[in-house]
Amino acid sequence: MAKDLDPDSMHCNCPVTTTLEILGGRWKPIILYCLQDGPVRFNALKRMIPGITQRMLTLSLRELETDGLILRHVREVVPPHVDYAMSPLGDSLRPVLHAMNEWGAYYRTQTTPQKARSDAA
Amino acid sequence: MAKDLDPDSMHCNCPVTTTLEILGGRWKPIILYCLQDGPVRFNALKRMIPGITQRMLTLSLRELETDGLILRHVREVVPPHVDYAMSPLGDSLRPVLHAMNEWGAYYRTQTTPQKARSDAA
DNA sequence: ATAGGTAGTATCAAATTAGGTACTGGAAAC
DNA sequence: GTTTCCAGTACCTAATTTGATACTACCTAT
Repeated sequence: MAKDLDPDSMHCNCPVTTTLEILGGRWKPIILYCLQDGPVRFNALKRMIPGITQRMLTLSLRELETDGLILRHVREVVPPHVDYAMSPLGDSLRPVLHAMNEWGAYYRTQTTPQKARSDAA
Repeated sequence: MAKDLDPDSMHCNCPVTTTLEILGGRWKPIILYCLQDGPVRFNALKRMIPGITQRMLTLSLRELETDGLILRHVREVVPPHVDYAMSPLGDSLRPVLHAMNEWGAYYRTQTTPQKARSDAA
């Protein structure tokens, strides 16, 4: 997803694009999904999301944190514990995630079970 | 945006991801936005979206069409007219786009006017 | 006769995003 | 004393997405 678009090229300056920039990417939605029910630690997330590499998890968490959607809390024990939790701003995203979830589910019912586009590709 | 993810790698099989695959990309949201108030022709879209190339417009429209969100109608006149309109399925996306629009606007009010992340990058 | 509008394609290059593998350092468990 | 867990970082490559430019073919207006 393109960050830092040239404002001049964005004639509509559409807030939808802002949302997409923040939610976009391969891993962010599932991370947010995993944090919905309370704080989760780094390696716990890694186990909850098979297929993600440490690198991608770190990068995605950093971006979510920079965008203010999640909070990172380091407990200075040994070994260090770091847990990630939804921020209030992240919480405000819930209705959006919910709408997207509903629509995605609906969309699947409306397309042929054999996944039309994947087959075409 | 990654199409055709390996289902095995998607443990949550999250509908949000489906929505993101379909809405994602640089130009799709703005195209949908432009079609909200009725059919628009190819070159009219091009003029409404400064910065888009013909190629990207064509590709984006093709994908939106393949995903069933828009309808392509060729009028066999000379020169040929092609207009693009929201399909019923595309219409069903409106609440989602609306939620994303609201949140994107809200998000902008919650972050420093100087665009924290762009500056950090 | 030349230029401009219609809706695109084709080809190549650049930018962005994602993934793979190896590595860190300290503590605890075996 | 070697391995494992913790939360990462560094480095390099692969895949995907986007962009620039040039081209098509037909018709109309000047």
